[in-house]
Amino acid sequence: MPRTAEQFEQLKGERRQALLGVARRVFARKGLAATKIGEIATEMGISYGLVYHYFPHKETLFAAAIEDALQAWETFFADVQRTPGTPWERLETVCTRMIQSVHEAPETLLLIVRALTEDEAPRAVRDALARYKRQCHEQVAGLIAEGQRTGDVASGAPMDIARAMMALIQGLAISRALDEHAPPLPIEVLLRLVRAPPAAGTRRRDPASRHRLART
Amino acid sequence: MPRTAEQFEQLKGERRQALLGVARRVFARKGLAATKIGEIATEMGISYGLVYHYFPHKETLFAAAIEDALQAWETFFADVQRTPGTPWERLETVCTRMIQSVHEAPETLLLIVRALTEDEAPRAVRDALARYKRQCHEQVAGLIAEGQRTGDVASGAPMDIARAMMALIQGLAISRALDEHAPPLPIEVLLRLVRAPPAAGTRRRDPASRHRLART
Amino acid sequence: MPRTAEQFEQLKGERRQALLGVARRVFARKGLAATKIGEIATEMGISYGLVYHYFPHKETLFAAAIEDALQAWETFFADVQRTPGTPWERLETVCTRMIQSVHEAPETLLLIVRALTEDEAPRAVRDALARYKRQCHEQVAGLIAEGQRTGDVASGAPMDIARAMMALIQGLAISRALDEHAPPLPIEVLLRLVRAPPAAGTRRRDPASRHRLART
Amino acid sequence: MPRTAEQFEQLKGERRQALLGVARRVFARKGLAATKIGEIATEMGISYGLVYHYFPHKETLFAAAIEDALQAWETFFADVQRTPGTPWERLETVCTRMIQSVHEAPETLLLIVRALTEDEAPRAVRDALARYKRQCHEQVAGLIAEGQRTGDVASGAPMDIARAMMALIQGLAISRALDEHAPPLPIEVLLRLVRAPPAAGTRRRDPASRHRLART
DNA sequence: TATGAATGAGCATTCATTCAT
DNA sequence: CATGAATGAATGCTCATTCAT
Repeated sequence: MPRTAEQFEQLKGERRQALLGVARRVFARKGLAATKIGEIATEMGISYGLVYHYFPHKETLFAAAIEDALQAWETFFADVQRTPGTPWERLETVCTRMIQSVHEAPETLLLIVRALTEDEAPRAVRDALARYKRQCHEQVAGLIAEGQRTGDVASGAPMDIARAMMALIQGLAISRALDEHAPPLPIEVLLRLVRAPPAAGTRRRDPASRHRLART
Repeated sequence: MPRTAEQFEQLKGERRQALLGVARRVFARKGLAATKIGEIATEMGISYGLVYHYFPHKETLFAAAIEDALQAWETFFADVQRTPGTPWERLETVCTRMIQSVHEAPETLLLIVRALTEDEAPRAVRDALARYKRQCHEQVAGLIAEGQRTGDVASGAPMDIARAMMALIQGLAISRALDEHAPPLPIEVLLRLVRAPPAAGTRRRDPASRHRLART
Repeated sequence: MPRTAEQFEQLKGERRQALLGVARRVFARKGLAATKIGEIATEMGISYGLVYHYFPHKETLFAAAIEDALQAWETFFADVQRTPGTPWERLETVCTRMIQSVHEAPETLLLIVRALTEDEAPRAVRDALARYKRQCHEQVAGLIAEGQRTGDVASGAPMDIARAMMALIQGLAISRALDEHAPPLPIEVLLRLVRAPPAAGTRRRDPASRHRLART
Repeated sequence: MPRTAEQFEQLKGERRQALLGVARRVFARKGLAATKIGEIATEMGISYGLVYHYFPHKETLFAAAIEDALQAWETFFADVQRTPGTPWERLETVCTRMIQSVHEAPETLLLIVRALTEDEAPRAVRDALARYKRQCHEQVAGLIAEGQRTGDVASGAPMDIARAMMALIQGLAISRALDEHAPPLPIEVLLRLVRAPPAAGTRRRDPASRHRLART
């Protein structure tokens, strides 16, 4: 009965995913040490014993939830990579979507912050986080550098600006996670970190319409 | 022997302060739940039993460490309040000192982040944090509003800009706390969140303060 | 379909026996408390749930495995009982077969040792073990007493000698179970516990059976 | 206050020893897996938590109890080594004391048997046991070989005879541990494993040492 | 004060057992 | 019959807290 077996497998996979989702939320809210497996189980509507059918240890579940959250961001950046448009347009997209993401699912970033500040994270998690961080910064810094070439982005070390943006986003995620009534930050504020000041004596038109340069 | 008693009192006060400092560091590094009283004691060079002479519970110590950390920020803002100068100058000072603070003592802000994200913080801590947050935002927003009136600060809801600045600072504190080799963020990057774009044909009061993005 | 039902019954019986065999081995190796039902199931090639079709509890399976092992020894002694020959010949046979048994299937005796040393064995097991022990000792003591009457066995309380023999055999089973390279003990060594010293100036009936200690 | 510190240390050492004694008894009775730390604590009259002040894990305590038990036997054999007298006399001493030991403190040997049959013993325990076993066998085999040279011990591979003796002793320990009313085995029965048969027309050095099968 | 032995609530984890499929 | 998901009692272990010295 391959069908049944398949279905079982699929069901198991779905359960696992659902568990990861719940775990992400709970771990984000309370952190690794303060989260009791029973809480996740209860929130999931299963017995605590069953959690161990899917993940052998609390740490494993934590790590898996992290990987899951990081995956979301890696996917996000891969998307950005493929997005067409001028550097400035793409920066706008990145900012818009990051702010949107922070507003709609702050627990994902909060969980990442938890993982970052976890003093005893296992190596695998540590490595994944380092990779994530590098990727974020390099992607954004890359866009910034391009934007500087087209004159849309203010001067300054691209990496510094990228760091600032990511720090801002992480900080926002924390605020948002703590206050569900917090309104989303206007994208314009975030964009100020990158927007080039208008060149003296020049009337800026729609900056988006400038210099549509291909990207390397 | 009033002298001896006094000395005792003073010694106790000093010890208490030292303990708070150690606790701040350890709690910042590991969080409330993951910190063992014994670790703080060891780092302090005393027995774990002695910690209970100064603070009756772990939570009490945590709360005290938080208060201590918040105090530093409240003092900081009170200073700013009293600082003379144009709004822009004061904003510059604020930014400079915040970035300096993040660079030199990131654990203070990290501890505050820990406290903010602590799901089961006691009411006292919660209130203190809310007060701190409100104060930060209001102070900075106030400066921004003033700056907008003088034309030095870009338009936009002052509170949004203040939120962004504080989020950025908190995010930086996290990064810095995790990486002791991270260089300080150039103040200019932070100032971009507030700096008004040059109005065509307008003289700015402090043109010299611009274009300080230098960092190797 | 009586045929099918019969076959089912037979299949079930065979499975049950096979399960007992596996259980005997696993329980002998790890003991009751340390054995997981899943291990037996895995070693048997079935799912752990299926074990419960044959035995309702782990303890039941353990008890059944013990009974099975004891049965083997009771059969052995019943055989001895029926074996013709002089007492001495039968003693030789007993020793030979016990040593052979220990060498070839030490897990049977090891399981019995496990059962003996099980602090919380159920009454049924306890009784069966007591019966087994009594039977062993009485059978061997009986043979020894007969042998003493024919002058082939050294003097001494038959029960003491029987105890010593059985202790030696159990001890050997332990060694053997732990070391699959251990050679079998020369029967002659075991026989020394019973062999009568040569009476001065007397011809023994079976001098050939002596002095067979050779093993390099 | 060096005195106090010393006393503390000593007290701690004594407690540790007492705990080892209790652990030896309980582990011998129930085995590693079936023993609950709480049982040992209760039998010791302390809380289960306190056990962990002396030994970090159940396995560690088990291992320490084993080492302790093995130590006793190593001391025993070291004694034998230094004992003066003919090989035969020393063999008699060994047998007497082993039987006495089995009778008075069977739990020591039973614990060793538990350790031997423990499937998942840590390496340290495994090594200690192997050392113990080798030492036992070599010591006894050495005495036997000497005895054979003086003509007091029957011929045969000394190692086989030693194995038989140790197996017998271990088997006895099990019986004795299970039945506190079991009488000690007459030493003469054990000695039969080694005693040389009287050579026709020869005077033995120590005729008096024979025929001591009496048991009260 | 200062120490660390002592206690026990609390939580992670295991695993026998049940039962829907 | 077979499977393995599901449950929860049981137990190892941790650590905040107390307290005798």
